[in-house]
Amino acid sequence: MRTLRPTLRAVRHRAGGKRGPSQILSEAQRLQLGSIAVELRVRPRTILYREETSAEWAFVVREGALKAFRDLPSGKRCVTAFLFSDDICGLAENGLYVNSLQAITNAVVHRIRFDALEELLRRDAALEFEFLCKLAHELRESQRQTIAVMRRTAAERLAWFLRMLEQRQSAEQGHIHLPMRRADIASYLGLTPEAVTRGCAELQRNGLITFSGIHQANVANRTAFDRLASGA
Amino acid sequence: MRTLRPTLRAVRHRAGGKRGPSQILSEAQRLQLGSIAVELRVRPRTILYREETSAEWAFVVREGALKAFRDLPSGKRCVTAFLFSDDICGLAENGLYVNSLQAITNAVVHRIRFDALEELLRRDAALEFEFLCKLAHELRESQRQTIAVMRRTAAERLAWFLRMLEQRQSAEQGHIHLPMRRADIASYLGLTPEAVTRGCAELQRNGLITFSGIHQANVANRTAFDRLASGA
DNA sequence: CGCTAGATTGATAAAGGTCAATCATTGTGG
DNA sequence: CCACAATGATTGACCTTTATCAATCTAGCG
Repeated sequence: MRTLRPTLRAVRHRAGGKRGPSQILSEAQRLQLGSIAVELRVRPRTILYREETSAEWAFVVREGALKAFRDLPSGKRCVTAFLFSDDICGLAENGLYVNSLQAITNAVVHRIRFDALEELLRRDAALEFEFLCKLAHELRESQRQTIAVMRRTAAERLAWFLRMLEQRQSAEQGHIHLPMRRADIASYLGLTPEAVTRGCAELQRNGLITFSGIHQANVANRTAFDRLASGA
Repeated sequence: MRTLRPTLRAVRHRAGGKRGPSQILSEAQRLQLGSIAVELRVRPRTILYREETSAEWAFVVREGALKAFRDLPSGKRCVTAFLFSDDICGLAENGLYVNSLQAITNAVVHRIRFDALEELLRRDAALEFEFLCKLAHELRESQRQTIAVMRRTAAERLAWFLRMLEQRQSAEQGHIHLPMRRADIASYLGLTPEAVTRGCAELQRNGLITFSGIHQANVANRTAFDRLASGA
């Protein structure tokens, strides 16, 4: 059996070091986590878990893109997060998952039993502290999503979203890959798919972004793009 | 010097016990936290800390209501959270607070140095685990705020907001106290103060809520109110 | 008793939602 | 290899809702 080494990435709450996100686990911690993890390879559309079902596992993403979503009483489906490498998911409440997790692309994840994880964390305060940091990071990101959704225009929300994707992707600056469908972007930003389409068209019309196909965006005017994304 | 006993409240991620939020610290843990805490009494409008300033302290609310907000580049002010008893705040990134904290009413808070807190948590994995639970709780709440802000109508968002307030207040069911101004509610829900006023008027017109003064709402039709608040 | 911050009300316009039709892409089976 | 089905993206017309702006009202307070 291969040795697994899950990794977590977050911006630290303390000053010093890099300002951006960085790997927060030591090699020893990764091996320790790996020892209670199982690797899964999943195809697009695979559901890893469903909301309101018994929460047995946490997941650490190693490769690929996934979405966490919730089905609202109104029947609408709301995407609460997109997940990429070094992200964690499996948030639970009263023993039940609070959202569903579905693969968007081919993905590799590490699956970890909650009881084993809890036991490990309670034994190892240093490792636990890193999880605390990762959760704090997630909380800040969630607040930023809230703020983004409050923005007036679709173009502003889209610019913010595209920049978030760009920052998460280690690819060359200016090239942004969008693995998800328009409808997913829409329900992440509190828009309709039509509004996403029109917003993308507007960004292109104004020369901030060019699209090469549905799943590829390129920053054309960095200054204007950043200004719009920041909400200035 | 008085003995301080900060408390934290959260919904547990594991099944069993109460389904709603409960006190998550043991008596011993409260005393331990209290030993590194200082009690502050503040008047309305007092700023506890400002965003982008050096983050030295975390705060645990003991009494009163506060708001956490962020000033956006656009000049708008966005309320990211309202805080009540047993809530924690002071989220930092790169050593800087990510938002500002201001008292709405007279309030009592416990102030805890971050370095002392971190040291304590790294020594006591069990206490640290409770903080992990509290952060997970905050993350779920933040996701729910995002979803609420995505709702179409102002009345829906308001109903959700009022029910959240009701659930946090231990007062008799059906009586909801709103300590904050209309503008604060608006910027928490992604609306304008005018829309809040009109939304409140609509809730009253439709018989879901009655208002006795600006700061007091009463549930008049529980069924319809809950249905709207849930977004059905 | 007026002052002031906040709340309310009204008129208008901007923006996205909604609905329906069309286009594009992918995958399937003959 | 092509016809066809199915899903998703796009476009257009229209409508709902809130943002915006301005004026007015109200309550608390010196």
